[in-house]
Amino acid sequence: MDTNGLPGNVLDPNCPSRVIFQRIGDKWASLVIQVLGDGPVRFSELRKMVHVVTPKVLTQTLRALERDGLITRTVHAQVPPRVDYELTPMGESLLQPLTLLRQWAESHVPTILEARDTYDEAQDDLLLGSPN
Amino acid sequence: MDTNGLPGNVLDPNCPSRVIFQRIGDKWASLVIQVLGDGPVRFSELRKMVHVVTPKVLTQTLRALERDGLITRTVHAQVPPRVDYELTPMGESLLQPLTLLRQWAESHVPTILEARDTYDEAQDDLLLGSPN
DNA sequence: GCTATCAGTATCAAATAGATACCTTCGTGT
DNA sequence: ACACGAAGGTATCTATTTGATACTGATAGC
Repeated sequence: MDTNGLPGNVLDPNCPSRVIFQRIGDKWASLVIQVLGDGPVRFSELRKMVHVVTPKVLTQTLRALERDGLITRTVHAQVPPRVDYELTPMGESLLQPLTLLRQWAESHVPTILEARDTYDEAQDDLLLGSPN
Repeated sequence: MDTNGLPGNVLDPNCPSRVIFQRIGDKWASLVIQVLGDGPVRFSELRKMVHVVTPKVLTQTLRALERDGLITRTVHAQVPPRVDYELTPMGESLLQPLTLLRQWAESHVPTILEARDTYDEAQDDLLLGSPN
């Protein structure tokens, strides 16, 4: 009963597509992929561009993306070390849907901020006892 | 200049678009929105459809989505209570980019699972001392 | 031999998610 | 009259994740 004729259902917790869907939506993973969209970037550069992420978490994110075949990790044998991260073709194919989502987010910022204000005011009124 | 002519930059932690981008990518929020794509759904139905989510976390998710103006919460005064959640027009506008992402995930499941196997085997070899 | 660079680990504290039990209201069954 | 069940949550406690901070190891330059 899925909506697009493909196997897989993100609503089924046993379906790998759900795991993958959630990896994409990961707080840092999606940002990293978008940064890598412009070409290979080394670890320390990534840290600066996707600020503020701690090295531990960035490493975890990168390892997970590498494991899933979305990025490659290239170690250059030099001192100090240089490690480049780069999108694989599959990683690049993710760029477009991710960009659409980012554009959606950016274009709806004002509306959402407004909705929050309205909501928060209503909550305040409830707490204070609204003047009804 | 950013890549789409809009203000906002998801890479800037001070930019609200980043917060919003990450709310969309939230583990449960994106699933809830896709479920609501077919029309209003009540709390207990949501729990069943997006299984397995605990009531506390589902409530948190729904409140956050409501606050951001992506869904509405309608309480019907009856016993036992009935509460319907429904997408707002803005919530509906998110459906399409989200669907693209889901389709991407579903169509890349086999490739990603394969990449994982390859990666994990390579890791095992490292640990065991590869037969070289 | 002191210092800096880079790509990370290690360690510990804080925030978040999850499991489980419980609450409220009222109609129905006994 | 009394308990029960339904729906939509909350309260409480624990487990997992995240994050802050300090540190490592190799080497080149001073």
